[in-house]
Order: sequence, then C-alpha cells, then structure tokens
Amino acid sequence: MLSTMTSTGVRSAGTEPARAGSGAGGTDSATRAPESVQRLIEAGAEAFADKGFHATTTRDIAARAGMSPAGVYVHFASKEDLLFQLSLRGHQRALEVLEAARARRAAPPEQLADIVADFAQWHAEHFRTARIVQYEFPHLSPEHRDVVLRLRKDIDAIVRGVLTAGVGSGDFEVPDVPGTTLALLSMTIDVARWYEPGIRRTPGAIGTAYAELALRLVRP
Amino acid sequence: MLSTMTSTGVRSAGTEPARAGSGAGGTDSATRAPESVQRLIEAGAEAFADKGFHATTTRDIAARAGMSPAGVYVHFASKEDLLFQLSLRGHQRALEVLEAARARRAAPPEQLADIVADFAQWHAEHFRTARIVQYEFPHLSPEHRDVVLRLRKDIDAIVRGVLTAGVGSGDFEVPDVPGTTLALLSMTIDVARWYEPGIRRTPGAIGTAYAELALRLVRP
DNA sequence: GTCTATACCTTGATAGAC
DNA sequence: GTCTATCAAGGTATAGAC
Repeated sequence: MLSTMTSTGVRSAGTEPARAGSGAGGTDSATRAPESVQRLIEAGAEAFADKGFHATTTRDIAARAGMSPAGVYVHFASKEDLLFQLSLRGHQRALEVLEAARARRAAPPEQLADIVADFAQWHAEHFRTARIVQYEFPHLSPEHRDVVLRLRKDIDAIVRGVLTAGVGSGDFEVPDVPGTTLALLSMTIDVARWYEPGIRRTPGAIGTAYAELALRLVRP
Repeated sequence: MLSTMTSTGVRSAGTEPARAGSGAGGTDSATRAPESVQRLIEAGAEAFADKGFHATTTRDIAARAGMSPAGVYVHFASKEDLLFQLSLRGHQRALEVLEAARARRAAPPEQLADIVADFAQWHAEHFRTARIVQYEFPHLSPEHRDVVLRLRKDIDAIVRGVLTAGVGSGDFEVPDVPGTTLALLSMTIDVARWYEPGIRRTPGAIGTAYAELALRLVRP
C-alpha cells in the first residue's frame, strides 16, 4: 500500500522517500488526476510537441493551463519531471497499442498488417504525444531515460517477433530481421513528424497504406 | 559595393542586398572560410546535433571553437544565423548527393538503388549534419525556413521522379507514389537518428541494405 | 492548492579596449 | 578580429500569504 506518489498520483521525484496513504483525508482521495493536473499534462504535451522541451518555458506551460507559474510545481517536481510523465505515458500507450494489435489475430501476415496499421495510425492521431515520445527522449534525465528505454526495447521486440514468426512460418522472406524491424519502425514513427491535422490523408488511411507497404517489404 | 557582410562572407541577415567583390582588400580576399569560421561551424554542428538548438548556448559554441562568447558575433549575426548556415549547407549537400547518385546510371532500378544507398550512407556518415537538417529545421526563423524548404522539396522531387520513371518503364509497381516516396525518405532519414559511430553496421553496409529494402518495396 | 512576489541564475547579445 | 566586461531579458524554481 505504500506509494511514492503524491495524492495526485503524478509527482515523481526519483530520490524521494515513499509516502503512505492519503494523509488526513478521511474519504477516498485516490482520485487519479485532478483537473488541474490534467490541464497541465495537456498544456505540457502541446507545448513540448510544438516547440520542443528546451524552447518551452514553465511560464508558457502554466499559461496554457490557466495557472500561475508557481502552480506547476505543486504537481510536478520540475519541468523535466513533467516531460518524463508525458514520455512515460506516451511510451506505455504506444506499447499497449502494439500489443493489442498483435493479439488480435494469429497469423504473421495479419499480425504485421495490424501492428503497422495501428502503430502508424496512432502516430498520426496522437502526433503530439508521439513527437514527445520520439524527439524529446534525449532530453530526459539519464535516470528517466533508462526507465523509458525498457519500453522502447519492448516496442522493438514486438515488431521483431512478428517478423521472426513470419520467417519461421514461411510467410515472409526477410534477409535482415533487425534491419527490417528498424526500417519498419522508422517509417511508422516518422508519421508523427510530417502528420498534421487537416492533411489530405486520414490517420486510418495512413495506417492502411503503411500496412500494405510493410507486407510488400517482406513478401517472398 | 557597399556590403553588410563581413569579410568572411558568412554573415547572413536575410533582408540584406547581394554583395559584390571583396571590399577593400587589394589581394584576393575571397578565401571562403577562415579558420575561425570553420571552427565555429564545426563547433556549432557538434553542439546543435548533440543537444539541439535551444539547449545549446552561444558560450558552449564559443568554448568548443576555442573562442570567447563575443567572438561568435564577429562571424555570425546571431545563434539562429549560425544554425541557418549549417542547415543550408547541409541541405545543399544532401541534394547534391542525391543528384549525383541519380545521374550515375540510367535505368530506374539502378537509380533507385543508388539514391537510396547514397542517401542512407550520407545520413550515417554525416549524422550530425543530417540531424541538424532534419531535427532543427523547425527552429529556423520563418524566413530561413522558407529558403531551406525549397531544397527539401527538390529532395522529395528527385525520389518521386525516380519512382515515377520506374512505374512508367514497368520496372516498379507502386500503388501510391507520393506515399512511397515519403516512406522511403522516412526510412533513410531516420538513419541519422539511430546511427552512431562504432555501431555494428558501417555506413556503406547500411546504404546497401536500404537499397535492397527499397527495391523490395517497389518490385511488381 | 492557488496566488503574488521574487530570488537567483543563465541567456543572447553588445561596448569598447587592444 | 579577438578579448574582457557587462547589460537587459528571461529562465527555473521557491517563499509565504491566503
């Protein structure tokens, strides 16, 4: 029952001691994300995705969240901490999307089509989060980078696993599995860079197109 | 004959008129890049590629170039101006690489293999410049972005042109030429993100591998 | 938990001696 | 063309009232 998180469940200062329960509050105070935290998270996501971590000021984030500059530090230990929360959630979500797509069907060709389609679509629909996940990763503190790195390896492993399975079943011909894994991820990840709302292609159509490209890439 | 540029010919403030000759120097002063400018360019490339534009300080750049902070402004109008010079030269070089690769052979399959191989290899060998070209582009001033954008469109057009030619000749089957162009560029550009010296694969091997992937992607 | 006010530091850029 | 010294502005983060 011990938790290192504050009552908002968001603060994460790596070095701080664990903390028990919810303090004096008699009632259930475990509500996950108070509105102010939610607003800060959205403000941070928008600002970081838009201008990058270092070009974003805490004043900017606070203003977007309709808050004073000091308000940020009630909920997050630092600007980098807010970035970490965003990056972590983003990576977790990306991994979930991939896992769900792989689990949906059994044969490698369908699995590959699904994971590529859903992953590409996710990078379009959630391009702000995806940009933070991909481009702001180097700006995390070394400790936070390590945490996120595990999730990134999991993501890679899923794609590689499907390719390997397809080679094993004879459905795919892939001379270089790690290289092709990387190329597939490069393609889909890059969607977050060039996508913007209002563009000609819808996220769904992008997903479909990339699934087809992926299958063309691995066919015998 | 009036000039707003310094004798190095490097300062570039967008709104300024063209410049003729070499000013007062009686002898040939058209030497392109004095050593200090060269050092600054290398320092800037290293720093921007390493930490990003906004995380890099002018003091950092100056220190890397073995210079005082004030020294930077003798040769560049601003920090952003140095970024622009780097971005511009990088884009020009990338375009040259592509054009040279396309010109080398006549048939679309060979052309595609060559442009993808050389472009991927360039992104590995010059990954610092390539990172600036790709990731720092949004941090250019609007005016400078416009200048560079033309080169980016030229790059895109070369790849698209080879695909179109291959479809015309019957060598390729490409359901969606713009989409496939983008996917090919995504793959190769992303090399700059993950490549680092000392990695298992050499730049040359990466180029060869990506050329093969490209051909697999477009074969009928 | 939010605010106002502010401490303290670093930033990009300039002035002026040499 | 380089330096030392410095400026004004803006940065992150904190203090303390409410």
